[in-house]
Amino acid sequence: MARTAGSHSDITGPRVRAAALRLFARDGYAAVSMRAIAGEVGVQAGALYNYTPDKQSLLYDLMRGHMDNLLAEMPKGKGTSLDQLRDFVMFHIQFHADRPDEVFIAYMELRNLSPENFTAIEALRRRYEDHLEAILRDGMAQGVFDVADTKIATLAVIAMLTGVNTWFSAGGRLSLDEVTAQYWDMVRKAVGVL
Amino acid sequence: MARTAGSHSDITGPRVRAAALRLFARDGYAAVSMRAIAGEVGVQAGALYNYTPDKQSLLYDLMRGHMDNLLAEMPKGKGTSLDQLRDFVMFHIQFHADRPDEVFIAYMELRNLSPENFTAIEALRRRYEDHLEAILRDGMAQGVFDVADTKIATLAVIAMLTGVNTWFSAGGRLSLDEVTAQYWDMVRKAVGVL
DNA sequence: GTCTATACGTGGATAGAC
DNA sequence: GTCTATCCACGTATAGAC
Repeated sequence: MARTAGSHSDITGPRVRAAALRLFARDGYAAVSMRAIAGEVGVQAGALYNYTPDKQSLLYDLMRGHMDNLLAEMPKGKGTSLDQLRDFVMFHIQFHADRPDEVFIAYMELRNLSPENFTAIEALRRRYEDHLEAILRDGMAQGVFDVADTKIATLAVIAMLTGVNTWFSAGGRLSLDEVTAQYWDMVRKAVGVL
Repeated sequence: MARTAGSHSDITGPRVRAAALRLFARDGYAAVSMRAIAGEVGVQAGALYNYTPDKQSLLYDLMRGHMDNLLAEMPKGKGTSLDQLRDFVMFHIQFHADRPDEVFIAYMELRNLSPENFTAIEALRRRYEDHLEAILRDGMAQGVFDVADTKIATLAVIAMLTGVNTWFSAGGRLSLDEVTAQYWDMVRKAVGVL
């Protein structure tokens, strides 16, 4: 049946977050006004405050949700160290390619988080890195990998993989599968597997 | 002899750029006001307009100067392809480690450039990438390197190397020389050199 | 060259009617 | 739940005195 006129809580909330995501990614958090977000949704600025206590919470919720998804979906350890590394590389590229706006915000808007929110997001990012480093450490212990320092190798691999998002386009010269295969080849060699 | 009272054009100009560099890197272009820059220099906001036509030019001049330095100082082709790649890796890490603020701005504030300014900076960045790709292509032609696609390898290597700036600290566990040696080892292997 | 003063727009957030 | 109206702080940039 028809709802009370003007009652759209369940649909407007997600639309507010979607608009904030899109505009933050396109123009940057600092350059996006609450009025602009409201305009994108089709309401007045004051109405946004039914869905978020303030602009900062909007940013934090987007980044928090993104990091939670990342940690929830990352592959858990199955198979050999080499299998796990390959799964990680493939997951990372696919997950990030699927969410360019979230990824862009997660990297570019860290400095616009309040100190407490920054600490929380950093802890999640650190857990993701630790997961990859554990894979590299296991492989080292088994003599499968050969890197001088697992922490540095972790950061190097993640930086290299995340870089795909700065240039990849679905309609470009190479498909994402081809790109992924090439990155996997480079990562594999970089950690000392022929 | 004593200059006219209040005449500091030759010293204030560089101080304005230094203040803008520092504050843009710390807080982001959009979050830094002309008043804040003036406060850092020790003048009133209106006085800044003796040194820059507007805030946008301040950003562009910083990025432009950085890219010009990068291109002027990058190693020109000497020695074997492997030598040139090693020189490039070492140069990139050292150059970027020496200028964390400039590098941060050059990557984070691209979207705050006007369209014309963005095009100009992009062209310079592209020239830098092309230099590395030429090294990789030469090495491929000589059978020294083994990568599936030189353009992708170029972007992967640069992303990996630039990532150092996000975590390296001079007082940390490893010296920059140790870090550089490890990155060179990974890059060398990644492009197929045992 | 720098200052004070100001024009003028826009920001986040809130109050109260409907 | 959304609207209009508004508060008040702050933004860039300029004008004119010194």
